[in-house]
Amino acid sequence: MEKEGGSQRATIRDVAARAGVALSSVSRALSGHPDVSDEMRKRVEEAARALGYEPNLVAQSLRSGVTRTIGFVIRDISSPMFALLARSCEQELRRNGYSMILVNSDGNVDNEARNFALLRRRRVDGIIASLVAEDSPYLQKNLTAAHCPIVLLDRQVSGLKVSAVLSNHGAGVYLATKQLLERGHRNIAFITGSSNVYPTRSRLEGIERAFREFKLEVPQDLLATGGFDSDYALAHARALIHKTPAPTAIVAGGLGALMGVTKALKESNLEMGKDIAVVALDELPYIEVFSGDISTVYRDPEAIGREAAQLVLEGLAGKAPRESVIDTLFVERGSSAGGL
Amino acid sequence: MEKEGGSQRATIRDVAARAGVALSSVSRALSGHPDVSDEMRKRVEEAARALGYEPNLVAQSLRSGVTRTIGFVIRDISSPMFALLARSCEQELRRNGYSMILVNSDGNVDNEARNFALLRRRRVDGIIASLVAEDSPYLQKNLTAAHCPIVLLDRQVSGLKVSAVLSNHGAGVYLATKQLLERGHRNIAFITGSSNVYPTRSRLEGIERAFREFKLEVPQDLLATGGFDSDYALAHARALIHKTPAPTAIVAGGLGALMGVTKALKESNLEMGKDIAVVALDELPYIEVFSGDISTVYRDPEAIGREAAQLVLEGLAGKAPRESVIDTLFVERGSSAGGL
DNA sequence: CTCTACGCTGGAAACGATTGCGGTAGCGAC
DNA sequence: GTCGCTACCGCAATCGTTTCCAGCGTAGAG
Repeated sequence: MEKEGGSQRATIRDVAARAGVALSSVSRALSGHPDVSDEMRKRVEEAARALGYEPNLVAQSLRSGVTRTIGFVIRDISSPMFALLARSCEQELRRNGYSMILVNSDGNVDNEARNFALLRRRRVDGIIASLVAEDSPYLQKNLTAAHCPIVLLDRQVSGLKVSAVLSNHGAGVYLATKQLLERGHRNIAFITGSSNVYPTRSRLEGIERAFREFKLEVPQDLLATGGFDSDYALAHARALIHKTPAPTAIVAGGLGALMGVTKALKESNLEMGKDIAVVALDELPYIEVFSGDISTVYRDPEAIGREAAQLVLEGLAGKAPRESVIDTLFVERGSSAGGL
Repeated sequence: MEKEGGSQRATIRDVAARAGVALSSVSRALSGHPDVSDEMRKRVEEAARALGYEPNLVAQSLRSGVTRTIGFVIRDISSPMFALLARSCEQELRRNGYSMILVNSDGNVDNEARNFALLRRRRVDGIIASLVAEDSPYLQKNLTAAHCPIVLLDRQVSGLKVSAVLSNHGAGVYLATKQLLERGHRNIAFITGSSNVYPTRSRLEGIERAFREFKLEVPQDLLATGGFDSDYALAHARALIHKTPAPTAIVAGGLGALMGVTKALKESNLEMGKDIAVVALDELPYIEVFSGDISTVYRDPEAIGREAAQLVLEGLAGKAPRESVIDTLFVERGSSAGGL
C-alpha cells in the first residue's frame, strides 16, 4: 500500500526484490509476455501495486528506440483554426498511444529550424508541421534529416518524400468567385495571403478558373498577395477600397486580411452585404453566433487534424508518404450580397 | 560532411571513434566541462560536425533524471482563450529550455486522470493543469503522487501544496454589476458557470459585494450556476429571458453561456444594448473587430500563460509553491447599455 | 533409465549518455 | 633526481528497461 523507499519512485528492480524474482521476470509479467506462469504474474502484479510502481517511459524509450511522441510544429497555435486542428489531432494521436509535443515557431524560420532540431534530439517518432514558408533555406535539411515520417499541413515541398494534408482552397474560392461574377461583379478585389505557400496558389487557381469560365481577365491590380498581419492588412485594405474603379466585392483570405477589411470598411462607413460584397476565406469558430453574417469558404479543421494524425500513423506503420486533400465549400451568408 | 553509418544516427561512441578519443572526453568536450584542452575540444567538435551528431535527449534524460519537459493538461485547447494562454506559456517555457507536452482531457475526469498518469510515466519535470473540476475523486492522488511541481489554472484545491494562477474574476464582475445597479437595473440575471470551480466562486463574490453596497439582495432566481455548454446554455438562456419580472440585464459567464444568450435574444428579437443590457465574462480574441460591441470582463490570457510558466519554473528551482493573482477589468462597450 | 522437449526463470548485455575516480604526463621547485 | 602539483584523459559504473541466451526442473517417450 505505502511506498517503501519514501519519496523515491519504485523501479522495476524494487518490484523484483519485493516479489523475490528476477528483473527480467517482472518485465515479462508486466508487458504481457507469454513465457510467464500465472503464479509469477500474480506475485509481480501484487508487488507492483503495493509499491505504486509506474514504468519509466524514458528508459523504455531508450531501450526500444521509440518514444511514442509526435512533434507538432506550428506557426502559431493561437489561431482559432489551428487550435481546433491541434485538439482533434492530439485526440487521435492519444487514442493510438502517442503524445504530442507542441512547439510554436512564431512565424519565424529560425525558430522553426531550431524547433526541428529540438524534436530530432528528442527522438520524436514523427512530425506534423505547419511551415512558415515553403522556401526556407533550412527546410530541405530539416525535412531530410528528420529520420522520421513527416506530415505537412497545407504545404507542398517538391522533390521530397513527405506526406501532406492539403485543403482544396481553390474549390471553394472558385464557387465564391463564380457567384460574384454571376451577380454582375467585375471589380473584385482579392487578398490571398503570402505568395510562397500552397493555399495562395490554390486560391489563385480557383479565381482564375472562375474568370476563365466567364471569358474575363482577372483584374491584376486588385489582386493582393503577400503576408497580411494586423496593421499591414489594414493599410492594404484601405488602399484597395479607394482604388478607381472601386471594387464592388472583396474576397479576404486569412484572419488578418479579414480584420483589415472589416476595419477599413467601418472607417469608410461602408456596410458589408449592402455597400460592398465580402467573402472571407476560412472562418472563425462560433462565427454564426458572433460575427454573424459573413459568407465564407469553409474547411473543417477537425477533419484536417484527424487526417494529419492518420497520415503520420501510416508513416509509422511503414507505408509510403502520400498527400490527402480536404475539400472546402462556399458557405453563403449575408455579407456576399450587395455592392451592386 | 556525409554520414558514415548510412541511415543510422551517430552516437557519442561514433564521435569518439572518429576523433580517436574516449567517450567521456567527447561528453565533456560537448557539454562545456572545464577539464578539456583546446586541442581536444577542436577534434571532438570537428568529428561531431562531420558525423552530424545530435545528442540523444532520451539517454540524457535517463541518466540525469530530468526530462526538461512540462506537461500541459487542459480541458479543451480549442477554446480561443486557452489557445492564447498555451501559446504564451509554451514560448516562455521554450525560452527556458523546456518543451511542452500537451494533453486534452475533453472535459472528462477519467481522461484527466489517465493523462496525469501518462505524464507521470513520461517523467515530466512539472505539470500545468486546467482541471475539469476541483472535487474529482482521483484528484488528491494525482496531485500528491505527481513527484513534481504543479501549477493549477484558475483552480483551488485546499490542503495541497501546489501553485496556482488565479484570475480575480470578482473584481471585474463587481465593477460590471455596480455599473448596472447604478444605472437602475435591479433584475439582473447571472450565468456564472459550474459551481465546483474557483471562477464561479470568485464571480459570486463580486456580485454579492456589489449588491451589498447597494443594500440589495441578489435575486437568487436569476442566478444560474452549472455547466453551460452549447445546447444546455441556450435552453437556460431562454428560460431566464422569459422569467417574470423579466431581467433587464444579463451577465453571461463563459463562451457557451454567451452563445446561448446571443441566440436566445435573437430568437426573441431582442437587441443587446437596446432592449436588454448584456455583459460577457471573458472575451474572445479579435472581439473588437468581429463581435463588435459586447461589454466584457477582460483578463489577459497571455499574461496568465507566462505566469503559469514562471510558477512552474520557480517550483523546479526549489521554491515553495504559491498562488499568483491576475487582475480582471471591466471593458465597457455598447452592449451593456439599454434595457431600461 | 536415459534422452529430449518444453515451460519457465534468472543472468547479463545492451540502449546512449554522464561522471567519479584513478592514472599519466609535464613541469617547476628543491 | 625526486617530489608534488596541475591539467587532462580514460575506465567503468550507472540511469531503468527489454530481450537474448542459457540453465533447470519436470514430464513424456523410447
